[in-house]
Amino acid sequence: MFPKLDPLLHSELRLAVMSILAGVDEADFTYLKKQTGATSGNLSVQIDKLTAAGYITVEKGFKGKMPRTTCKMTPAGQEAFRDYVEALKEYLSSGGPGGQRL
Amino acid sequence: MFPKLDPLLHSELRLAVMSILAGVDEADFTYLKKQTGATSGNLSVQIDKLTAAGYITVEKGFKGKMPRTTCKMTPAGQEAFRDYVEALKEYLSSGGPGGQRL
DNA sequence: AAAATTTGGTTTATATTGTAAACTTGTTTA
DNA sequence: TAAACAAGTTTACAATATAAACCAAATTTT
Repeated sequence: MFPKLDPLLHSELRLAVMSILAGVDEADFTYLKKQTGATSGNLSVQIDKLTAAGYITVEKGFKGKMPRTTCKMTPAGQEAFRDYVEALKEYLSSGGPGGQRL
Repeated sequence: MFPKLDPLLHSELRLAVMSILAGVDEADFTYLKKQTGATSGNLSVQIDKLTAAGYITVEKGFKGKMPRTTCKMTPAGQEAFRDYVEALKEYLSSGGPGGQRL
């Protein structure tokens, strides 16, 4: 009845990051930080986890002389994100008179 | 852009419990345990947290001679649940060509 | 009628996670 | 050249989730 929620995505910050990346082809660290309002440390850690899971790829380069970290969602990440959304629906749209809630 | 997700609801088991209660007026411990597949211990703890938050009420009685714990969602719980669902939408339906995902 | 099993939980301990604070490396500005 | 800023990373700590162990009463088995 209640499918398991991918723990990697069931995290506020990681979900926000994936949500952004789902819409924009690629985004750099600073942009993600601004959009999410996260601290650098937290963001860095969560990006590592998403990378380790193969959900995103990270490229490090330079923009002028400044370091620049660019993130991009992988196909596996896209699939995981879709699956997560589907799973969530099961939770949010449970039976009862209310019917579908989403 | 990304609203804060109520940490009390952003938990797999608590969300499942609330989801069930959102649809059924009331449910007892055993039923919740069966539906969620959770262990008793875990369920007990999460029910306590939802109770402490005022999201559900718990009534302890007897069904015949056996103890019986019945849970029911409060109005505050219903509101929190609705708000959580709304907040989640912001995460899941981010911009990009895909558009709304839910 | 003891002994073993089941029911319906609670308490406690542990493993995992999330988060912030501190640090690093290099750059720009005063 | 010293101070402040940019872009992160590392590390340490606090909060969470989960399971394991436990408990009391009821029921079933022998």
